[in-house]
Amino acid sequence: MLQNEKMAYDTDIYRELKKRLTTNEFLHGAKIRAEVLREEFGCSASSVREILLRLSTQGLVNFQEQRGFRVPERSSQKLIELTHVRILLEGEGAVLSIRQGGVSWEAQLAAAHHKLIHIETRIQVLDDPGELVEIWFDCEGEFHQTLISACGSGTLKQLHSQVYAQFRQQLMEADRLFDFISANIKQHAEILDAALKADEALTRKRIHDHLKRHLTGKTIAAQPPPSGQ
Amino acid sequence: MLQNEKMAYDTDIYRELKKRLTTNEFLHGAKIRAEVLREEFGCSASSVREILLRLSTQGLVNFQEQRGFRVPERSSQKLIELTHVRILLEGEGAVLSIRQGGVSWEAQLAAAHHKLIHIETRIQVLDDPGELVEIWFDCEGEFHQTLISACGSGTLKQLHSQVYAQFRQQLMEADRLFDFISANIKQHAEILDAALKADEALTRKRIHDHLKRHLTGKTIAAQPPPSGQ
DNA sequence: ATTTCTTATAATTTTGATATTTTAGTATAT
DNA sequence: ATATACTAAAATATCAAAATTATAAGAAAT
Repeated sequence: MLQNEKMAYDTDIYRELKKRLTTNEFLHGAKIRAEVLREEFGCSASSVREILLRLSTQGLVNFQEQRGFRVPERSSQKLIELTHVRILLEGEGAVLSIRQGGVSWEAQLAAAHHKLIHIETRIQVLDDPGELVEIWFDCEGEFHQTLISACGSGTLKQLHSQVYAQFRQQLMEADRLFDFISANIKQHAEILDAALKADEALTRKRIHDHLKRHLTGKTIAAQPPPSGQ
Repeated sequence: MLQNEKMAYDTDIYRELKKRLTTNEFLHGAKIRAEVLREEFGCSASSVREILLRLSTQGLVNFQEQRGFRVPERSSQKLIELTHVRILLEGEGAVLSIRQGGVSWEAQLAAAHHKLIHIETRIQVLDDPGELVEIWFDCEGEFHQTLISACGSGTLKQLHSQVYAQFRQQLMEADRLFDFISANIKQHAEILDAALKADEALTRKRIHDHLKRHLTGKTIAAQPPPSGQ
């Protein structure tokens, strides 16, 4: 049950479901049982349907007429495509932010990066990253979002956010296990560095370098046994 | 009324509404009266709501909680942003198609272009372009879609299609009046030419040149009187 | 005149129920 | 055995109406 205090409005449920979908709390490819969600959120079937349809146009849920909703399958092809588009949008957004952001943006980016390395170094020490993962995901997302936040194009930001959500959803468990964290720390720092130096080409390159490990198709672990029905 | 033969299914209504929204059959900024649509399509209020919510996540409809749906306002800023992203996505998609498309793609592109110039030259002669406009829009869309169709990334194609729909929606009446048609004919031919020559940089440049008139903020006519309530 | 409060009306959201379609299980025939 | 046809159950889609919330119009107060 949700319903901490007041109500689980439409929009709240939407956010909650989106969060679950982008943090791999559902099994990839699994059928989404509307009835279960209806019960859990204490709302009607129509509301659940409404929300799932919205998520489907965002690419976070697969919808097939007359046969319901499913969590998208994990696919190396899809991750490569998403990575490619991310590099494109994020590179462009970062360059525009460099040109237009000014000191205020630089400060915000530095702040986001500070939070990020704080959590990253903290995680690195732990045996079981456990709950910090959620926070790390949020900080990582905030850093990349801030990177393009001063680009002046709401359209670009909106598209990036959509792609980033799908990208997250495609990320495998393996990516949670942090062999790569130390590499990440360095890469994030290098992006920040290039951005603050206002070196546009270098910023683009470092965003690319940061993400390119997802372009190989080898980051995807072996497929798990078919789930759902 | 719809309902030619069988039924106006959910998906059909979605397509129909999307079409209307992208061909400026609604007034920009106007309130969308769900009750009117419900009656016209002969379906329930929930179905209309469902569809409008889906369209809102695609950026073709504005949704505000508890206060319904509106057709997005026309804004030069928005058109500039959409144009910018279109250049980005379409340029990338075209280059990838050049690399991977092969003869089959070249043939498709040539075919799409042939249809396009056919309708364009036909329109140029007429005083009142009238109904041909619809067809022209479709052909224009098909040409640009074909341009990126062999890029190998469903994600990129899907994003482009989303952006293209919003772009269309933002286009002003003026753009229907075809002072620019002859310029368009030339530009489309030049894009085709560069693509068939497999000149990646030139293709990018010509896509940019084709769209850059929308980057000035001057293609937008003066705002019409406020409509809706 | 302007603001605030009240009320009536209209619009939006959510619901519970019904109709339709798919799925899965069983039996029958090839 | 494999395929086809039938049936019951479950899932999905659609609806009409109830509940909630916003909007507009008029009355009272500053």
